[in-house]
Amino acid sequence: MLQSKIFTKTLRDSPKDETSKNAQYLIRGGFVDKLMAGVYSYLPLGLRVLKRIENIIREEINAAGGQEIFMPAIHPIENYTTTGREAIDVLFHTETQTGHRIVLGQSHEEVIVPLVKKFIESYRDLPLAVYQIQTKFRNELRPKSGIFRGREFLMKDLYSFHADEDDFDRYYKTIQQVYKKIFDRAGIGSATVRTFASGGTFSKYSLEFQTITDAGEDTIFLCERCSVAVNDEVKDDCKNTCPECKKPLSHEPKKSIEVGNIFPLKTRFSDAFNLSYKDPDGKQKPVIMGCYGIGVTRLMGAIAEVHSDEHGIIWPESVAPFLVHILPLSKAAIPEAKRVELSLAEKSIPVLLDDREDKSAGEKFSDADLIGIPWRVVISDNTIKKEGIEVKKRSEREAKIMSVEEFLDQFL
RNA sequence: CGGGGUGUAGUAUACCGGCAGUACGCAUGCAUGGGGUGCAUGUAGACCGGGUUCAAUUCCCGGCACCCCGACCA
Repeated sequence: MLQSKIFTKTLRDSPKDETSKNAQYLIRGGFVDKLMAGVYSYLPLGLRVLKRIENIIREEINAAGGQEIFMPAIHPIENYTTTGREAIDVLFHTETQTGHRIVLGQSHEEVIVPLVKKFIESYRDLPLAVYQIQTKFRNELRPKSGIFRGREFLMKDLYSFHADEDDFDRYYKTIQQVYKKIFDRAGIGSATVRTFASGGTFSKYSLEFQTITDAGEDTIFLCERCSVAVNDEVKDDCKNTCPECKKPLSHEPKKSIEVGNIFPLKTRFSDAFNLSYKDPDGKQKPVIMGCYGIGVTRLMGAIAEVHSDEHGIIWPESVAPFLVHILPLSKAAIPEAKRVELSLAEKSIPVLLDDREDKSAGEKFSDADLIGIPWRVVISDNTIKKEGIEVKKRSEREAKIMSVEEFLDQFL
């Protein structure tokens, strides 16, 4: 893609109303635009990142047997009366022209349970795992930290249905592995820890996946032995010990952001909607449920927060909007840059080519650092003379002169 | 929802009870081309409503928006 064709531009100054690094860089780099507090547009560069994150999640959830669907964002209030959740404060309320009260979906238990009830009749229909990647609406009193806490945000929500607790427990463990894989692939695996937390309106306890970053809004305490943490809110319940290995927790609090969670719902919603199945003996039994969320847009913010320096974002290759950023520094370098782009295109390597002729070399370098594409290739009169290209990783300081062929070998 | 703060050009900001300034951007031209390049010319602005005053962008009140701290947090 030609950079001159991307309709967004980078900003030199940080927006005055944003203090978190993720929001500053994402806005300055032209990844997102703020419409109002907690509500953002995803622009060409940002959407590419978002889609790549979505696809990592999709691939891993599919591999775990999840079936993707897409549910409505507007829900009839009656379903919330049924579950007793009509008074949740973050629900946006509206109505149809005929006066039917409607809420905007902040989660989808009230939709998925009546939906699967139409199809689950027997133990033969279980287990079942269904998910979607969809916009959630929450009327937050105080949106904050850029895209970390929004009124509208993208979420992957997975719901599982089981004949008994044992089967649920198996899947519950499976999804923990799946989540670990997702966060590893998204590049924040080492900054993300399984965290024991309270269950909110769902259950007594829940499991969160917390990414350690100063911009986070949670406080967790790491286990000194295993890779587990405890959320501040249940630290006392755990008596300051790790729920898994029983060793003492670190005294040092860490700020973190919740990028994923897992709730054992048991029969909380199956009871409300009378979701049950016939067991092999013909007895009617309630379906055991779990639900599993990942904040997709929040994950993007967390990656930007974790992988950045004083110049901008350093996208992991797995989610980067492009893999290679080519910077021709003179008019004469542009045809050569296009030749390099072609050879990369033959290997299906996505390239952003900074063909802007009115930008100085310095500005191209600064923009490249801000946008954070993992590989930077500079082509100038200098490199043409040396019959090579200059390659630098965004995460490293040193640049190397090499041939196009040598560079391509990096991606084999 | 409690507390605090801020609203000035596209962006970031300055000053001020009496013609609103700077930088970047944008436009035009020339010069440039390895870390936000130089010069020139141009472009564009006081959140909304009320009050005080001869005069309000400035002071006061109300609203709205946004930010921060806390509370809350599928």
